[in-house]
Amino acid sequence: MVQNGQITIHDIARRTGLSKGTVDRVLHDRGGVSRKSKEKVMAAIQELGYEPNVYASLLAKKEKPLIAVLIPKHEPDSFWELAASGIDKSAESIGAIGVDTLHFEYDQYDLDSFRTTCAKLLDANPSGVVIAPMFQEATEGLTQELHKRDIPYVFIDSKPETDGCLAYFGMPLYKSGYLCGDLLTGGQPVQNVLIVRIRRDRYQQSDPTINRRAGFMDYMLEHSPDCVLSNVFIDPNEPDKIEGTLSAWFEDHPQVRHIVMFNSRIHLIVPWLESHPDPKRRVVGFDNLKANMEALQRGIVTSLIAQRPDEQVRLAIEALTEFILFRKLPARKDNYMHMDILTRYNAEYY
Amino acid sequence: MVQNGQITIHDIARRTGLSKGTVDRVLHDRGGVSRKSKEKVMAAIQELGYEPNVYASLLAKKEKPLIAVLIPKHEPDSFWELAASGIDKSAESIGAIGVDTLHFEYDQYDLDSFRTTCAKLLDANPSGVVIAPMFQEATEGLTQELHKRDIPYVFIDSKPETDGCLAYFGMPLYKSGYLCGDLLTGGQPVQNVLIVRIRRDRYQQSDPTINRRAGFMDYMLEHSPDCVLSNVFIDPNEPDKIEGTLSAWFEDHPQVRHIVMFNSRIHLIVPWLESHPDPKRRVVGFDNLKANMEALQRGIVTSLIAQRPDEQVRLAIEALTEFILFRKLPARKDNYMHMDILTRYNAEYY
DNA sequence: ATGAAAGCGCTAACAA
DNA sequence: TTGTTAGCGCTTTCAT
Repeated sequence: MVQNGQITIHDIARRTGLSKGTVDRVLHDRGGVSRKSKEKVMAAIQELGYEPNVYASLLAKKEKPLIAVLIPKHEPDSFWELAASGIDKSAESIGAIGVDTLHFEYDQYDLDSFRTTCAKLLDANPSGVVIAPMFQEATEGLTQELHKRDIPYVFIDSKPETDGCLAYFGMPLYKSGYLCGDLLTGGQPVQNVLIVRIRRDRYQQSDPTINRRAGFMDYMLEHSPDCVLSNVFIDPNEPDKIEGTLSAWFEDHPQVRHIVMFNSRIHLIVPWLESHPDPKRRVVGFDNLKANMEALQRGIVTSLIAQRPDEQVRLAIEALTEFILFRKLPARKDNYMHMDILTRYNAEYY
Repeated sequence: MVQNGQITIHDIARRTGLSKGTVDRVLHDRGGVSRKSKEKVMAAIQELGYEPNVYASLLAKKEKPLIAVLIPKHEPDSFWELAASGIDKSAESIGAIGVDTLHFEYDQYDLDSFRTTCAKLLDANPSGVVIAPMFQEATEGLTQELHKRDIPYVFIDSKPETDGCLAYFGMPLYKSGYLCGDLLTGGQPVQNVLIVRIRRDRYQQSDPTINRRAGFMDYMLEHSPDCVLSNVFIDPNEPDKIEGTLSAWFEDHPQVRHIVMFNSRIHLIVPWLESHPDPKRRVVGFDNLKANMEALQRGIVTSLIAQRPDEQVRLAIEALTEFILFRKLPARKDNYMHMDILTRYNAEYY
């Protein structure tokens, strides 16, 4: 432990001939202070090098800030489950320093669910919000209200065009597609690639993988201009049909041995891959879902590109906490996160 | 903000008919309390579910915990510089919650320097210590003293056989060598590999890359049993001679196009690589030093294996902080960190 | 062995 | 606009 020759508000009160109350007022910009006094206090703070004592402050306030997290409801072993677990992890560590967190989860296919969840969130009157946005317009409604109430918020995963958020944390989608091209081909030109895609039945649903696909296409154009890219659609709601679909397709294209999916569901085609082994096949997918990781470690999937959703959430919550407790702005507003390349040889400790 | 219905020592004092002072005594095992009282207090704590308020405690104590970090002195753009920057980053964020950090840096080639630095560290009387150990025996001397004083410590990077630390954070060295084999060969058998090594002039200096080399060898044995592995030694203190050494060697082995180094100095051979371009060459090294990253992005180096030294340090400091402030033990004692695969396509946001 | 009381530095309600 | 004051929950000293 270390001795403490701290400068306190008392010191700066004496120095300025004002009272602790006034000092506190300028410290927190609460208004009701004359220009002169304010300046004197500011000067004294500078000169004396005053630093607030967090413990005393938190103790005196006897309330904890609440951070609300708005994310899609998650099925087991989905991308959002990983994110949710990240929330709980950071909740624990910042809970220690006196901040509460609360999940608000909505059905990502249901606009109404999003709306009512937003309302609940606002009712909780949080000190800060982490948002994983899915519905452009409705999100704007939310952020406008947050602005009005002067509640800071950060986006994770994706970000609407509108601004005003404290920060954004997410993967560079286009680049992740580009990287994906390199991993799939191993840097060598290839003749054929199969892209397995999810049939989206609800229209109006924005496809978050569009940019990723674009990045992939550009990579292929530049490095394998003659490559034939084929698409096959599968339906995650009918897992039994997937094997049939793939078998039928491969009957006509037996020479194709490069397979890629741009969402987190590469595990859906693992059963087919396992029953049709091919040592020279390369398969690349995204995200470290349990099922994906298992396939990776068994050698069924060649590589995964992942982004530590828990890390993303942690950074988001941390940025928010620092702002709420200490009014500290994050170093950067847009934070593009590193893309992790996972293979069977480095998956173990991820 | 959220209301706070905390149980305080006052509550448990009333409940037991004793005073706050006595409650505090049993809370901290300070003695001078009768068996009976102690039992009553313990019971009340259980029943009421009392949890101490860290802020109040820290405030009343008027001292801040100090975390000391013991690492090798760093030249610019070295591995330990990255680690040091990690310290400063986490220092900032935990500084916010009221913990100080202090660097203690020693000459990693000088045992005496290590000893005197340890002494200084102990003089500072820290509440916790992060240690990057280089000298087995002397480290043991330090940890014994820390034990005596009941000061918790965690190891980073590598760990002595001895135990008693709160936690360890580091890269799995053997596995990193194995992974390195896969990246260098691209999973295909190869005929020749050149291993570039550093001439170590000071003997007695343990080589931290031994395990890594072992992992690499095993990979090659299993996947490229006929591969010829050659070694060339270079001296970082005589950078001018490196190009000559390599040129001479490659004169005799023009067919070799797989090159690897097991330490963080792959940048040393970049000048030679650049002046002797070969599009089919594969070069793999370790650690995200600036010079290495530049070579990666320019396509001179194929892959780097990195470990976010700053992250390692952050986790170490975090674990220590949680223990010091809240007596919370880390979830795992041995924490093997993920090995990041860096290529020119994902290096940008690392 | 136990209690009483004075603070730690800050906040917030109230008074002036 | 400013000052005063009563805590926040805990530690510590001094009595008893």
